[in-house]
Amino acid sequence: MNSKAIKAILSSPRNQADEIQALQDTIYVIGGKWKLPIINSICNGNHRFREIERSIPGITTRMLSRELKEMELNKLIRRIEDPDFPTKVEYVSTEYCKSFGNIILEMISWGKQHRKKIREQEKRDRLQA
Amino acid sequence: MNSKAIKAILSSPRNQADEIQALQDTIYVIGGKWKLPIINSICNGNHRFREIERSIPGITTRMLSRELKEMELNKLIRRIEDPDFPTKVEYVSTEYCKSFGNIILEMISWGKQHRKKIREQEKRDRLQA
DNA sequence: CGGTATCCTGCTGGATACTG
DNA sequence: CAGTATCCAGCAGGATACCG
Repeated sequence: MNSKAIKAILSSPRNQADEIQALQDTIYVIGGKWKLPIINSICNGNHRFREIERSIPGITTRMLSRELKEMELNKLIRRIEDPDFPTKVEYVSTEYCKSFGNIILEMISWGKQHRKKIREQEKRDRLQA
Repeated sequence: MNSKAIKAILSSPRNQADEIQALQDTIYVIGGKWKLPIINSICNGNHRFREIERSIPGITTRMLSRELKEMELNKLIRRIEDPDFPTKVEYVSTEYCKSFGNIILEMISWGKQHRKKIREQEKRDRLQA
């Protein structure tokens, strides 16, 4: 098989359709403003409800509560309640959840670059003015 | 500086706040159901409006039109109109847009793994039934 | 602390028809 | 082909108050 044939397979319509589908699936699972920040927060060592809440600017108790429930159903996190002390609850990420690690790291990296770019643009604008 | 100190800096609240912020920025820019699929489609060689439209299952002309406009404003893509033949338009991705490459690849990869996992789960369920 | 309950708004997105 | 125009629904998400 020559390189042209390999490229033809790699970029075949069927393959492209699969990739678009996979991309849309992922967007469906982690869509919205909060799921990735929540996962990131829990993986960063925040396990209590208020702790997670405080670590994510802008989120409300209502949204956090809803998202945690949905993510528990989807096996992305586990909710652990202390039987002796019902007001003590911990959220931990599952192995499955950790498979988002690369996506989150790439997005953090992109966001940092983006800020940098914006700042440099503002600097140029000030010098020009 | 010992490794403990390094770790303290790496996981300091300030640093965590920066990362959450970067993550939220990125989610803001590429949020919604369509922007990443559109970028992916264009980078995969689809440049004409109908071509992009056909390549993304579920998208409507209205959403594609809106998203393309917004992405052009944000310098993620460029719109090139043929002066001699106004019904011929091409969309191309900018260098900046390509910086989403890693995120998209990671998400495609995750989506494929996810499908596989779902299929295997269904298989187990059938065997058990 | 760890959440629910209400109420409300706006935006995302869908359906369909139409235009140059 | 490359879009606009209208109209509309639903739900993501926000504000606030309250509960055990």
